[in-house]
Amino acid sequence: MLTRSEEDHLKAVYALLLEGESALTKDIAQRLRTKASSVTDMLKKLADKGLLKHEPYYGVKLTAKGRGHALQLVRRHRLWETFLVQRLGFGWDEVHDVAEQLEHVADDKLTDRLDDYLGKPGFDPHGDPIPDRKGRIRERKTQRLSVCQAQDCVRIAAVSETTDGLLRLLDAKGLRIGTQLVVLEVHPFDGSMDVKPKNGAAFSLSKDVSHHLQVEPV
Amino acid sequence: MLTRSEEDHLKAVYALLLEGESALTKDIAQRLRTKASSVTDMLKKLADKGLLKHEPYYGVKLTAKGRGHALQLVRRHRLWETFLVQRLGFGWDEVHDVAEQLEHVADDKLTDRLDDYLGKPGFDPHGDPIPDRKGRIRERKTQRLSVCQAQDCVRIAAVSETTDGLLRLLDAKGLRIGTQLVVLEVHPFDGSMDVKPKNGAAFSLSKDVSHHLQVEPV
DNA sequence: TGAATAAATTAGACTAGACTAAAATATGGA
DNA sequence: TCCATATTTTAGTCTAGTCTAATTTATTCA
Repeated sequence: MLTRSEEDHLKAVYALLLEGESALTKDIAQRLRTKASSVTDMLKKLADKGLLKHEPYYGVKLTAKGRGHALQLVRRHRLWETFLVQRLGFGWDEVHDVAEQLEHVADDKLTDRLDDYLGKPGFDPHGDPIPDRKGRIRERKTQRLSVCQAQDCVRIAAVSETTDGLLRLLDAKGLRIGTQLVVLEVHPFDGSMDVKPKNGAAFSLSKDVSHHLQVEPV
Repeated sequence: MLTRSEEDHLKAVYALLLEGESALTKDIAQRLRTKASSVTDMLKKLADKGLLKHEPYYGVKLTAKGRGHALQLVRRHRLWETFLVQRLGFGWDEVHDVAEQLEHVADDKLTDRLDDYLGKPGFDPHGDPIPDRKGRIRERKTQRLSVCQAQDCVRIAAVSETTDGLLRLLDAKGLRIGTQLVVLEVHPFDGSMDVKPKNGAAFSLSKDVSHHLQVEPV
C-alpha cells in the first residue's frame, strides 16, 4: 500500500516524464507545491520500495513497477472525470479537483466496475487516454496546435494543461474537445495565431494557449 | 475542514449515541480500534472546534454543528453504498469498506449531484435512511425481529449491524431488504426463533441474528 | 580551470496522530 | 465511608511528513 503522499509524488514524476524532459527534485517540488528537501525524503522512500531510480542532477526514472502504479492512478483519475462529466453533468473544466480526491480510493473491483459502467471509454473528457486495467494506453496521432501552419484544418483532441485559468479561457472562447478549427495565420513575432472555429468568429490565440491544445488533422 | 481522523471520531460518536447509551472514551476507542488515550486527544480537538461536549465518565454529546457534520458523513456513505449496489452491481454485503473510503471525499456539489443521479433515495441498500442535504432523515416504524411473536408477518427493512459475518450469513439464507417472513415459533429458552421466508423453506435464527434485523409489519 | 550559481542533501525542528506506562479520578459494592 | 476497580487523563515516546537553514555537490560560463 502506498500512502497518499507517495502516490502524489509518483504521479508527479510520471507526469513530468511524459511532458518530455527529466524529472528533477526541484521540478517535483514545484509541481507538488512543497520543498526540495521534502521531495528528497520521499524519493528515497519510493526508491526503497523499488518504484523508481533516482540519480541526483540527472533525474528520476520509473521502474516498471512504479510506472504500473502511476498508470493505475491515472486510470482512476480519468475514469472518475469521465463519470463526473458523463453521468453527473459536471463541466469538463470543474472536475479536476474532485477527481484528484477520488483517484486515491484504491479498490480494483471498484475501478474495473466503474470502467465497465462507463463503457470502457478510451479517452476522458479532456481527450486524454484512459489506461486499461493492465495499464495499456490507446494511442492517437495528435500534435500541438502551436506547431500548425496557416490553412491547417484540425479538431481539438486534448488539452495538455488543466489549470483552472486555461480551462476557463477555453470555455469562454467556445473551445472544447471536438471543436474544429481552421488556422488562418501564424505570427512568427510572438508565436500567436489567428484561428476560426467551424461555427464562430475568428480570434487570436497566444502561444501559451496553442501550445497546450493537442489537435488531430481533419 | 476536518481531517480524516476527526471525521472518523465524529462518526463513531454519532453511531454510538444512536445505538442508545452514551459514548464513552473507551467505547470510541474500541470502535475505532485505537487506545483511549488517543481518543482523549481527539475529543479535546473536536471539542475545541465546537463539534461536541465531553464530560468524563459520563459521555460525549454532539453539538448541532457536530451532528450536522456527522450526518453529512452518513449521507455520503449511504449514497455511495447505494451507487455501488444500484449502478455498479456490487452485492449489498460487499460495499461497506469502499464506501468507508468514498465518504471522506467532501464536495457538496458532488454529493448533491450523486443524490440527484440516484433519484434522491430515502434508504440505502441495507435499509438505513439517507439524510438529505440538510441532514433531515426520513423515519420508518420498525422494530427488531427479536421482539416479534409467533404468527407475525413482517418485511425486513434494515440490518442494524453490518459486519461481514452477519451480512454473509443473511445472504446465504436468502434474507435481504424487502424479504417477507412469517414467524413460526419463538423459543424462550435461548431466544432463537423459527421463521419462514415467503418463497422458501423454514429455518431457525439465533437471537444474535434476529436482534439485528429491523422489520416492519406487512 | 575555477569561481559563481544552481540543485540536492543533510541536520534539526515542528506537527499530527498514534502509542505505552503511570497517575489521577470517579464509581460502586461491602 | 472506604477500598477495589474501571475509566480517563497525563507524560513522554515514536513515526510520517513537512519545513528552514546550512552544507555539499554538480554544472556552467568567463
